[in-house]
Amino acid sequence: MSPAQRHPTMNDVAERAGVSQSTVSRTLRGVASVSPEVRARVEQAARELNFAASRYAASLVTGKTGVVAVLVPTLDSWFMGAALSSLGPLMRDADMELTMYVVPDLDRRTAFFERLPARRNADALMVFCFDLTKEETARLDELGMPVIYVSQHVEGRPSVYVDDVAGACKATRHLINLGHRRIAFAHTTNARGFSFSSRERLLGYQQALTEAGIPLDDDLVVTTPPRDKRGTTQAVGNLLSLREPPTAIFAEQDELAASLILSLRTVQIDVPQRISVLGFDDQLMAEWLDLSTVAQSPTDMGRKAAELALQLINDPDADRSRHIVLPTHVIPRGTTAPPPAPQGEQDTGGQASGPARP
Amino acid sequence: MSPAQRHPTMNDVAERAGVSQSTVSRTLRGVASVSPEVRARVEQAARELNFAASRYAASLVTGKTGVVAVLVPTLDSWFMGAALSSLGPLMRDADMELTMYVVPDLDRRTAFFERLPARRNADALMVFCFDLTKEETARLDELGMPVIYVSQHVEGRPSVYVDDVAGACKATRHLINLGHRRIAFAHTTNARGFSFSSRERLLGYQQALTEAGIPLDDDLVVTTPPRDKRGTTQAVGNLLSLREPPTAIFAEQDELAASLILSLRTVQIDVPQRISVLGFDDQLMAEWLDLSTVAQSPTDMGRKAAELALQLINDPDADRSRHIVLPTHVIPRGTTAPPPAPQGEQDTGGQASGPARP
DNA sequence: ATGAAAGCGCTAACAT
DNA sequence: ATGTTAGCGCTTTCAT
Repeated sequence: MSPAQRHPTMNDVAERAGVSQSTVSRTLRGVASVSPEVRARVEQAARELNFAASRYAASLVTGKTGVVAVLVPTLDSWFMGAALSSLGPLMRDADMELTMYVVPDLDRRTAFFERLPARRNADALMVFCFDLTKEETARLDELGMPVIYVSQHVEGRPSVYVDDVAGACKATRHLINLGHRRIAFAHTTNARGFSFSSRERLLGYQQALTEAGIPLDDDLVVTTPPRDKRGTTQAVGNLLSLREPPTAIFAEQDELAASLILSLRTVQIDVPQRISVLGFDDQLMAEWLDLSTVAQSPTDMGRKAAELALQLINDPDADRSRHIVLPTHVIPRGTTAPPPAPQGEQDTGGQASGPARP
Repeated sequence: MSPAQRHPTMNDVAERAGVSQSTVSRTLRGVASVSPEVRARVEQAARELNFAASRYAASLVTGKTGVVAVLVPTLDSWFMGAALSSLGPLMRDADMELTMYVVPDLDRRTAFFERLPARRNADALMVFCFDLTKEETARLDELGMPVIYVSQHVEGRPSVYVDDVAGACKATRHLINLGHRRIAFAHTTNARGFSFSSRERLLGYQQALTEAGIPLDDDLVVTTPPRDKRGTTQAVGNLLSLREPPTAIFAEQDELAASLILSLRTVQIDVPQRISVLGFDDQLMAEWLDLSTVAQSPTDMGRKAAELALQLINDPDADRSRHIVLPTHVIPRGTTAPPPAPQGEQDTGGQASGPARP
């Protein structure tokens, strides 16, 4: 009602409780050496005045801010939502505030690294999902606080991530083991530097192919803007118009996989009978669509990141280059199957090296 | 490298630049009355020392924190992700920090309202998507800062929301206009108090039916836990086993609509030929699935909320009970169609009042 | 166990 | 245009 009402201070509480301000401070911070009677009086007074201590005044003295800063490219994704929904409450439980820097474009990214607004105003910074340049990493090193890299790994810095390379490799092997030889890789074109995992997954895909002696073919690697129906359709078009089209597509994300499947079904190409599709993430939609995919757990990632951050904040001697690698799991569902028998040759056993041609 | 390095202070900068600390303060805050030469020297010194001012020390003096607190039930949803991805950068542009309170369960909710950790540590609070009790609202009134309610409306308090009632009403009318009379409403069982819109949408649905003279039927209102495949299947089962099953289902969210469609198609019930399905949200998946739905824009909501918050912070005389209502739009796509001709009576024109029975 | 006093790093009067 | 000074609301010695 009265917008200009001043917040009560510790002095107000002290006065009301008939004690010194130091005693109020001690009481409210739970210091042991306060007699029960005094403690009760102080707590009562604080309650009556609806008193809350200013973190800012405290942090001025202690040098700790009680804040963890989080740098994210966006919040509008399955991964970020899940990771932060697990991280947030854990921070709250540790009585830490979470301040969020949402940096969706290059301009704001530049501004962030120029000013480093978190500097001096947080006890640690968690950087999510960025593909940082050497300069940016170096800049963060000067921040004067622990920086935890999440969903990416940076040499010699604390990092929490899933092994995207291994996950993608396992995924591709699954397709190879089913008999596929023409396997496409579909990924989204993120603005440069905004996606770490995408690149890693491509590496894993290539590794599995090489391992199996299947030559890499750039025509099988297609790209589309994120969440763009038309882009997906075009990518599908590119694959379907190859001389030797793929019998399987490994999509870097479930979302993209879903879009690909819809696009394929539009032109009556059955999944998985004609083309197998495999995703990455195992988000909710994967179960709905019965989509084969590679599972990762952003929830675990958020938790591990929270634990690591708290440890680095509280223990100056903690290992500052620890990497925590989380596992991935191939989840075979209904969108992957062996490739169709080669065209024109019914029942041809053995040699499963792509559709025969005239 | 040296974790214990002290941050430089304004005094350090002042000394290095050979000016007083006030001048440093003035320079860095962009106060006009600083001569260009001095300004240059100070900026140089600040850069050399990698100096950043402490917001905390400043806010101690100014009484402003430069922080907007955000209370959210979760970040793991399309709506929250989109809304905060729009809100976050705008706050950044206004040089405001965003601190996030993620309160996913009742325990943490209770704890939040008990301690009100935002108190004294933010200039405004934005509350998202909660269905608050009178007591909780009253508690927030005592917070001593503007509280903006987003995606919900609270009498006499600044609020930003879409008109869920009207949206749901329009949606239901669309189905009625197509000829449907047996229209189900499907909603998710959120933990009590964690969803405002769900309730409102039910109201809109009921309003449209009443308006059209169609009697309400509790059997047509089904419920399922969020994101629960089994729950959805069960809800579908309940509807399909009615004496007079619905010819259309209005789902309170796209996500639920999608799940319903998959469940229906599993048992070969064609959508929309046999049953129409209509969602609410118009999130990305709606376009993919060609889902008819009611569009709302969390992006706009985030923007409006940001603007309102900044206004209330900066202008003490601003209207503190302003409601901003955003529009909804019915987006007819491929999952709604007229109901099938009554069973057993081919080509029966006119009277479209549900399937005929023996 | 409690109180007095100093000071954290800034901003905002007030001087000049 | 710049410097001086007095706090902002806490925590933390240091006394008692």
